[in-house]
Amino acid sequence: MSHLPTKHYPFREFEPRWQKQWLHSAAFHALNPGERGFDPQKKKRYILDMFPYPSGDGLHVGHLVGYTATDILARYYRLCGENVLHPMGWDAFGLPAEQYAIKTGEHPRVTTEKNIARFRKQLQSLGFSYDWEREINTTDPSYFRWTQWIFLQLYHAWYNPQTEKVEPISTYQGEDVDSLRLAYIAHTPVNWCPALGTVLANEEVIEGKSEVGGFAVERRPMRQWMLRITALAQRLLHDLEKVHWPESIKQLQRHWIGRSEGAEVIFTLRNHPEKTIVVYTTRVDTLYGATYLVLAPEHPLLDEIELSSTTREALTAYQKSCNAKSDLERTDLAKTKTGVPLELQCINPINGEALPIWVADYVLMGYGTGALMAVPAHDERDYQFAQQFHLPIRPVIQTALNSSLPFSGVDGEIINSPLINGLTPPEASKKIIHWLQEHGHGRKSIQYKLRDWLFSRQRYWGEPFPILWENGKHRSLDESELPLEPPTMEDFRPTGNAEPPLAKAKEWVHYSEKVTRELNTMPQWAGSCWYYLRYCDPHNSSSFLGKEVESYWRNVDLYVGGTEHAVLHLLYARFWHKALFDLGYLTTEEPFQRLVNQGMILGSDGQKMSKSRGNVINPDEVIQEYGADALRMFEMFMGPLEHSKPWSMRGVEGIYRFLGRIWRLVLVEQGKGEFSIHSKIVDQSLTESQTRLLHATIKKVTQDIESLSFNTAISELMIFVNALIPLSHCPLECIHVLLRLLSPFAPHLAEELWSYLCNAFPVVKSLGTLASNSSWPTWSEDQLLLKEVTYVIQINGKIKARLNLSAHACEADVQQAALDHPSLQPYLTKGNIQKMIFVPGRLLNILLMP
RNA sequence: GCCGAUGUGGCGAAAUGGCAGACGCAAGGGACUUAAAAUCCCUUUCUGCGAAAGCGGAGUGUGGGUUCGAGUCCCACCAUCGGCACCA
Repeated sequence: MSHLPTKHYPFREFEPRWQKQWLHSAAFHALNPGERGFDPQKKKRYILDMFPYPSGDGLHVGHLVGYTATDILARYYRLCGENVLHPMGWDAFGLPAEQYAIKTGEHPRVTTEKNIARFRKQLQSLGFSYDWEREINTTDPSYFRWTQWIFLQLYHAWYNPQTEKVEPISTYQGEDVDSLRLAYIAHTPVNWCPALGTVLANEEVIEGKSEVGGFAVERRPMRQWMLRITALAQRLLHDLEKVHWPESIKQLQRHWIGRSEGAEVIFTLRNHPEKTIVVYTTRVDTLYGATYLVLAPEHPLLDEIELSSTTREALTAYQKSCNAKSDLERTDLAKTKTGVPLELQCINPINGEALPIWVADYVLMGYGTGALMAVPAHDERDYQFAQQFHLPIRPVIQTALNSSLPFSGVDGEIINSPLINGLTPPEASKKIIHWLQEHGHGRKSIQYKLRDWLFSRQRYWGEPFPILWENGKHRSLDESELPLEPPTMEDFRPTGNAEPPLAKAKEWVHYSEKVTRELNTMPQWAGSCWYYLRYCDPHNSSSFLGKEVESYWRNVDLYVGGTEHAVLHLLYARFWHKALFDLGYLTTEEPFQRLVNQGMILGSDGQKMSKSRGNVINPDEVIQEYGADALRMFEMFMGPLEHSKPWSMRGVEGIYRFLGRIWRLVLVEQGKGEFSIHSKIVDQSLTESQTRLLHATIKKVTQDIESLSFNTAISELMIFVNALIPLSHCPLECIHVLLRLLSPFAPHLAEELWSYLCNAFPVVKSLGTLASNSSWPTWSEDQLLLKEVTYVIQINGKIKARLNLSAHACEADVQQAALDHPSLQPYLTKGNIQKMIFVPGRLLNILLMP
């Protein structure tokens, strides 16, 4: 398959040479305020890639789509004279490294270092213009010191519902401080994955299986660290309005946050008026239609109430069977509903009716109040359940079309409901809520699907919590004791039970005689929640981010990465950012102003690239055969950035040929491997049409880069080059403009050819000794004006002729020219002209009536 | 089921409501060469008439609509991909 094509240009020699030069001269270092040479007049621009997890497989061609796009932008804005922050780093804690380490026995620190070295080398071999002085690594103590520090800020903070802000815990006046912290301990059922030996966040469980490895996940109650992300649910939802993100991603986050407006209704037990059941409903207008209540199997009331021994037995058995079910089984929609009756009744406050109480696992403890009023006539699930257990179904909404039950819409009229008969459902809801509030039977309520973030893992390869335990109580480690490094351990495998592996480091565990350390570690997301902040000030040892630096770089202008992080990383990072904002450490409310998702690169078979399919493309091999410039440029030429598109090695070859044509346009070979400037390149003025083409090219390429339409920018460069090649005398200006336009896409080739031009033409040298450090060419609209334009002449909307007319021709001129045109006469004599539609510079449409 | 994205030649794709298919790949033909590679030139949506230059018709997932004019705007539907899914 693989053949070595004839070398069109000596990229194997010059690409590494320029990479070395850029690296050693720190050519792309962005200056911070206070640094020598910092120019406050320059516009700042922060262009960020989602940093990679340095896996053992090395870089993937899919990574490069986003990285190349941001590199083009970074290089472009630098040429435009902006101060561009374009950093790279490593998201190196996490499960895969640890799983690999367990498999091979090699310590994760060693494999991580190896993988990072490989990734760094690969990225450098693509000529990306990262500021390597800002490289960060989430597993570096000088980095995770501040991850732990931020955790402590959350631990020492609470959400004040009065001010609607995150505040230091010291502003809280009440007793139970620990129950309010943003980082808190909870004993709740969690997603336990026996195969991985750890718990997982809801977001890391896909269809009942672990996202990493695809292992079965079960529910079990455990003591865990949680982050109170739900406190900020409303702001996380609302502030999506403020960012320039793809609508689909915003929509995903909105769904994930899942705000719903409704009411809580209080039902009292019939024979125990002191006991109540609070239900949450979004359809309080159907309150008269409630025919029974349902509690989640985990509902706390179930442990408090007295039941007959047979009912208690049935309940216990049912609870057990629910517990044993995996999440997958429990959320399987196809299955028939299950439940047990409690032989208890409660009173509907609106009409005093006694309703039976059931327990069923279609009610989730984690949402709302863990209890619902069932209105089978107007809810799909309640209807199913009622049918199955022969419970009464009472319609309370009359629809115009007499729709069949269950009817869950809101177009209709309330019936069978004394207080609200004749109202529309929305009107009825308002009235009922008012009534409930007035009589103390309930209130308006807003619920979110979003749950608090399960933040601890029973693994070794993560940030240890800066938390100590004494007599069953937790307290924080002093900030001066950070970083808290994990112990050096030979055996870091999961213990096989719920105890974290750090428990095996007996010495490390004991902080003092009576005080032990927290044994859990943070999840992989911790480090990536704030890395974009650290890039701004990566070497600061007294703060996670200096004030002056923060007020300069502020937040990310453009963030490019895959859709897979839509609800995990992107939501978590926004949460931390907002908390840090409230606590006064940041001056922006959102971390990422603009977000773009690059599409996937599929195998040449159109399938997702995977080892098992054998359609994976290794970028190293592509670079070896065609060079970095060809690889970069092909990935951009394939199609729109956001689209998924299949790989084509022939396509790379096409780009490679194009770059070769540019090489031969500028240089001729004098003997083997010796090149000199082509004699046809002359410093002469441009013809009118050349000027127009030059300016049109500059305009199109500039605008396409700014709108991230790299594929059409490259097409335009091709059109330009195709026009230059046949010229017997090629004006120098065309060439030096071409190279500058090319330099963000194919930086090595542009740099190499630029150096030849510099030696031969002082004019070029005066523009900059490096293409990457010259300036972006500008265009003038005046130069784009045509003397003559082609008018399309249509008759009844069909094109019948094309006329070349002066650009100054007015409507009457064009009409006259069309009516006089000989080839149109046969048509014109066939009917009367009704109307003529004129589009200046473009077309004339003559409407004829026969 | 709900939400979102996409649908244009053999393929990747391009088109502020105004010449559909730019640019590239693949394919075919030619030049150069002893030959090949590389390079350069030409053809290439489908289709009817024509020896040819040329002349005509259809065409952007399907069906409607708005408009002088629709790939582009509106409505309905179909297909593919991605996400969510007993959230009361």
